[in-house]
Formats: sequence, structure tokens, C-alpha cells
Amino acid sequence: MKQNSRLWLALHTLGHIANEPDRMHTSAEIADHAGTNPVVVRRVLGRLREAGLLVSEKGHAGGWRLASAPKDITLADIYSALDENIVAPPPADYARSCAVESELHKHVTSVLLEAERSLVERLGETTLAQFQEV
Amino acid sequence: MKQNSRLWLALHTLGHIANEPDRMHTSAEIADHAGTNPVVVRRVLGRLREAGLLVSEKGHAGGWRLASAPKDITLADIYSALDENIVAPPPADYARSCAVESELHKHVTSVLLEAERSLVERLGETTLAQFQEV
DNA sequence: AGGTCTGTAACTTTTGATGTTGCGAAACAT
DNA sequence: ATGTTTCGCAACATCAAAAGTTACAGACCT
Ligand code: FES
Ligand code: FES
Repeated sequence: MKQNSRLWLALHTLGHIANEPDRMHTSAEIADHAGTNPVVVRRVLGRLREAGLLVSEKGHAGGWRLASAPKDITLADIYSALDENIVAPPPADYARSCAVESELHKHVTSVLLEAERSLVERLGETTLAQFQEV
Repeated sequence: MKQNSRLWLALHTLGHIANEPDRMHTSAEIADHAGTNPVVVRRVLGRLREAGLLVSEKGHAGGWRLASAPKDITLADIYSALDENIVAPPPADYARSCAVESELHKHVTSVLLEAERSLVERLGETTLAQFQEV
């Protein structure tokens, strides 16, 4: 795998699950498929479970399945569940000479946030249903 | 500074330069302003120069200035010059069981690319002129 | 009871970004 | 010419986040 591949892993995995919504998928199976490790898979899918997109069950017939119909899960849901914060990294510990109260500073920040908002909006137009039966 | 702050540094810096387009800005000055190091600044601005957005000059009155009018430089230009590749990380070394030729796989990839394309399109609607005189 | 799973915590490894130092090349001032 | 300023670049050192790993407890089914 690689860095910042959480979104990638989540999308491909949910794509597969959406194509077989009726059975449970184990983290071992998914990990093998994605060329990674079960624990890593659980870490990522765990976030999606917290967001209510997935359900997991323990024990013999355990594993993961979608919490709702593919058509009711958008890519924006997935993106948000991972809180990637991709386009607008936090301000860090910048500038002394350019205060946070600066108009320019606030303006730049708001433009970045707006761009990300628009990205999420775009992702909201695609659902997992579009990954079925392809 | 922090990780993945190239875009952040570029936007804020160009914002400042756009507000004083007529004088040269040195990397030392910019670095001080952004709370980082001159070499780091040159690394980032260097990419923008390669993309034709900035011009740099050596020597006494040297430094950096815009290569064209603020209204002719969009945020998409800046984003692209840094080739961030933010939303769609390269496929890495995934799956043996899920071939690259898989329809599902291609579909997921194309959706990611489309999302990024739409992000860039959105960034293209804002120019540096909007950072002037704020 | 025994076998599968997930859930987590701890730790190590890897990777990319950033920070740092040093020096050469160009431009300019004196 | 000489010295100063500033970029350009290469070669490191440092840092932080992500990913990989190991280990074990808890839940569930047969
Ligand atoms: S650092 Fe000056 S505008 Fe953000
Ligand atoms: S891993 Fe990409 S669709 Fe199977």
C-alpha cells in the first residue's frame, strides 16, 4: 500500500461489498484483496462504522456489510467519515508578521474551505449504487 | 510549518505578492513571514516559476515577482503547478485478485479522477486579483 | 470447549515532507 | 576588481504521519 490511501482503500472495498451486499466480508479477505493487512483494514472500516456506513459482527459468520442500501451511501459520506481534510491543511504555526486577524489571511483560508466544500458536494453526487454490476 | 503545506504556502505567499506586485520579494523575507526557511520557500516557488507563474532574479535587487497580472493567475494554475494529486493517489501496488482490467476498478479510479478534475475546475474560478486590496 | 472473527493497544518500519548547511553562479554596488 | 546580495541546487538530518506488525481480550457461533 501507500501513503494517504485510506480513501482509496475505502472506495474500492465498498465497491466490492456493494457488489455482494448479502454476505459478510472479513477483514482478512479484504486485506488480501487489497494487498495489505487485516488490522489496517479494520482501522479504516472502523471509521466508516462509526459514521454509520458499515456494520461489523464478531464470531463465526462475522465480518462487514453495508449498513444501508448502496444507493443511500454517497462518496461524500465516505470522504467525510475519513475526515481527510485534503485541500485545506490546518493553519499550523504560521507567521508572526501576518496575524490571523488579517483580512487577506482570512480570505485565503475561506477560499480553500470553499474549494473543499465544492469537492465534497461533487462527491455527494455519486453513490455506491453506481459501483454495482459494472 | 507542517506537512503538505505547499499549497498553503504558495497561496498565502502569492496573496502577499499580489498585493505588492511592483517590488521584488526575497525568499528570506517570505520565509520569515511564513515562519519557515528560505530554501523551503525557493523549493515551492521554484515550481511556480517552472510553470511560468513567477519570475525570479538574482543579485542585489533580486527576488520574486509575478510573471503576469494577478487577474491572469488562477488558483488552478497554482494547484497544478504543484502537482499535488490530492484526491486520487496513484494505484500503488494493489491487489492480485482484482486486476487492473477489472471494470469495477476502472470505474472507481475514473470517479476519483473526475472528482479531482471538478476540484481544479472550481479553483480555476478564483484568481489572485481577488486577493488584492482586501 | 474450540474455532472465528472483530476491537484495540502497543510497537516498529517506512515514507514523504520539511529543515539545515554549504557552496556555486549571477547580478549589482562601490 | 571586490564584496555583497540573492537565487539554485545538492546533500544531508530531522520529523511526523501512515502503514505494517504483533499480541491479546471480547464476542459469537457450532
Ligand atoms: S501568511 Fe499572510 S496571508 Fe496568510
Ligand atoms: S481493488 Fe480496485 S476494485 Fe477491486
